[in-house]
Amino acid sequence: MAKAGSTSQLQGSERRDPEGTRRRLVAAAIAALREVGFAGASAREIARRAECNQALVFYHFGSVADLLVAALDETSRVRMERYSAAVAGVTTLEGLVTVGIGIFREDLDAGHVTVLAELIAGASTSPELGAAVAERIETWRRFTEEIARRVLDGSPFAPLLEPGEVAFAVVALYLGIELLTHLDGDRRPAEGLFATAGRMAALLGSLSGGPDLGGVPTSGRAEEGSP
Amino acid sequence: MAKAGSTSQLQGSERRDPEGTRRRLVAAAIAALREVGFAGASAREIARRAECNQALVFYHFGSVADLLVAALDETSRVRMERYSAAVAGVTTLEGLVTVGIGIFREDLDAGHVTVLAELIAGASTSPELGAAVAERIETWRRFTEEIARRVLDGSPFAPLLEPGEVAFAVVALYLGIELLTHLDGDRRPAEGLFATAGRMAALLGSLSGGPDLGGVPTSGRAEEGSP
DNA sequence: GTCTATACTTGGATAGAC
DNA sequence: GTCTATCCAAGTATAGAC
Repeated sequence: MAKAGSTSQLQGSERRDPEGTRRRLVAAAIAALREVGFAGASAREIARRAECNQALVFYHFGSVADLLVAALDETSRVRMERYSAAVAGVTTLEGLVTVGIGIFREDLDAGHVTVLAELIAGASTSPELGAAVAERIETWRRFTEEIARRVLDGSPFAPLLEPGEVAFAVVALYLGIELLTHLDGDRRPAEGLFATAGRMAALLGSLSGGPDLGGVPTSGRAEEGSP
Repeated sequence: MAKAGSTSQLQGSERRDPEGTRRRLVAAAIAALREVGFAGASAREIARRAECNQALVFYHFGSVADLLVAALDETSRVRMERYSAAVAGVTTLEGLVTVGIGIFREDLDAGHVTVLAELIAGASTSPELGAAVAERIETWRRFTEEIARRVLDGSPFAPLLEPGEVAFAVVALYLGIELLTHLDGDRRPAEGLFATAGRMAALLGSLSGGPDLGGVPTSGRAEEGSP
């Protein structure tokens, strides 16, 4: 063993690559947000998980808040890639819900959404953090809006629902489900909800192109042949 | 002015009633959770708002966490009374959404749901707090479930939707909307969503007793005259 | 680039005067 | 019951050695 008291930091002159340290800090920040929340994600706690010194947080990121934002960017980036690949080509509501269930389980297992939820709640304490988080949320809302537009297009609901509003609702619901599920560790309510959503999607999907919805005109955007 | 340094605390032997102090502390805790979030709701911050000494938090409540739970109980109690009165007698989906919009505006103005949302997020740091918060959420979910059951009863959706699941979704959505709206201070997305919900409710409500929903059998629970 | 050491601040919690 | 004073732990951030 090395000197007593130090857990796993570097001793002497054995330098490691700075990019590796940055990445480990970001990963540690994500893990800390997931496991001990915003209030517990201190520089010391994060550095301990990254197995480096606490001062490196400030050297590499300037402040804890900036590191947390970097952590949010990283999860957002990774999840955006995953989501994009998963929903590519999906245009039916039913297919979308099926994909959504899979993604949701991933998110829950890995705690991806927890990072976002914790930062949203933590943003109450600092307005600067709030602005940064709001920007990232807007990115997700727009992403969801595009999907909603695709699925809505040609459905009898098109004249009834704004894609932007649907996206807002989906993001809010997803966030809420995450919070509740993470709270008591029981994911069965969420699973049940998704199962029901699947049934409803199948039902609603069967209405598309079929009989009209209670006398509501399917005018305008309900045509096909778009790019 | 009195002695320098003290903002508004009591000097000498002028005692105030202990119940008043307790109430002021609870009110101050609620305000702190709303305005500076869980991370900012310290004993000192709360005592400052209650215009009393920081030590009284521990004298009256034992710990900060216990005071925060007491604060959650208080908002829950007040809001439960308000909600109960508001939805009394409402049985249609459309009427419910109308009432919901009014309640939602109240909640947003006064930040009632923020208290809950902050504590949910803050619960990540302490398991004991998490259990207490989970209990209160379950109360709200059950309350919502009863309303869902009433509205669902006799509607063509009764065989499709479990009241418990609907309640879970509603609570999650409400929570998510609160978080997002509180984040950037723009309540227009939420207002738009409620407006759309009102239109959808009117549409869906017109289906009740009317034509069936796309060939789905309205069997079992869709009968009236239950206990 | 990484670590040690340290200055400074804030927060939870308790003891004791009044 | 309330306040003062205080201890101790933990956090942010910086300076400087290596």
